[in-house]
Amino acid sequence: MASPRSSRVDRKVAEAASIFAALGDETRLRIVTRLCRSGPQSIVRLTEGSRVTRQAVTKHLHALSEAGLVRGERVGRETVWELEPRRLAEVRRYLDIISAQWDEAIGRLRTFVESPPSKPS
Amino acid sequence: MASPRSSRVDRKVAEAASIFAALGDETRLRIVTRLCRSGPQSIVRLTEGSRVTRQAVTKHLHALSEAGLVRGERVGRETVWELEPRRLAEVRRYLDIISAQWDEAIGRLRTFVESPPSKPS
DNA sequence: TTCATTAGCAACCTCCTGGTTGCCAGTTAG
DNA sequence: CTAACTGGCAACCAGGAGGTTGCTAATGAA
Repeated sequence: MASPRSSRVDRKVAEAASIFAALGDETRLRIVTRLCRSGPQSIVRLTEGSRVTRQAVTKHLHALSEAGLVRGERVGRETVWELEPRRLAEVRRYLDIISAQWDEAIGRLRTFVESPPSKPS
Repeated sequence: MASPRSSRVDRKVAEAASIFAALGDETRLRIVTRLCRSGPQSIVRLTEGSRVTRQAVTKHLHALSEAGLVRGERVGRETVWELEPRRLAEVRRYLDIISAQWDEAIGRLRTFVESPPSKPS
């Protein structure tokens, strides 16, 4: 039943890590938050109010895009970037799962402490 | 009503970003996952099966600790590290909130497209 | 006491990341 | 056509992150 040397799980972890890494930069998370709040926007609009250069914003958008968190479409002379909510959902599910596992583990630990495995002393 | 130059929100974002960043490394996420699955463990046990050195694991544990995701307690000659589930919960809530905002934004966009603001042509 | 285990600390190295500036190309408006 | 706007690309730089090795200190078992 157990996979021989992991692999499916490994890839899952790696992918989740890449998504978290994408969200793990303040500028980037701010961009994502903004896209969530105000919907699809062009680069200049995303740059307005940001403390970094347009180039920096562009770089971050590409990083987010590589993580699958965001998708850009060229319309006219501007590129409109919008969120890819499925990736966000994936990562939410990941957190839910490991949280549940933690609760389970804590439960096991508690019953273990309450009834140690045949060790009278 | 709106805060003068953000700040509360800024700090929120920064904190969330730091947590995501902590989770955004494969080795680190693997450690967290492992702590979730198997409960509190010492460093050597965490290192077993890992592809990196004990020192690396230690470093990552400290990184996770600084993000508030994990807490270590010295017991006897070993240090037992365990998860801090509240931080995980925080970040889950963050994702839930921005996801909800996205849904809202998309809703607004849709009604906007369906009834443009007085532009007949 | 003596030895094995567990962990902490420090130095070191390489590579990636976030950011900037500068320049060029496509697109739209006058 | 020309000017203004929007965006892509490349070079460059400083700093930090991940990892390793080597050594030392505390603790526990024999």
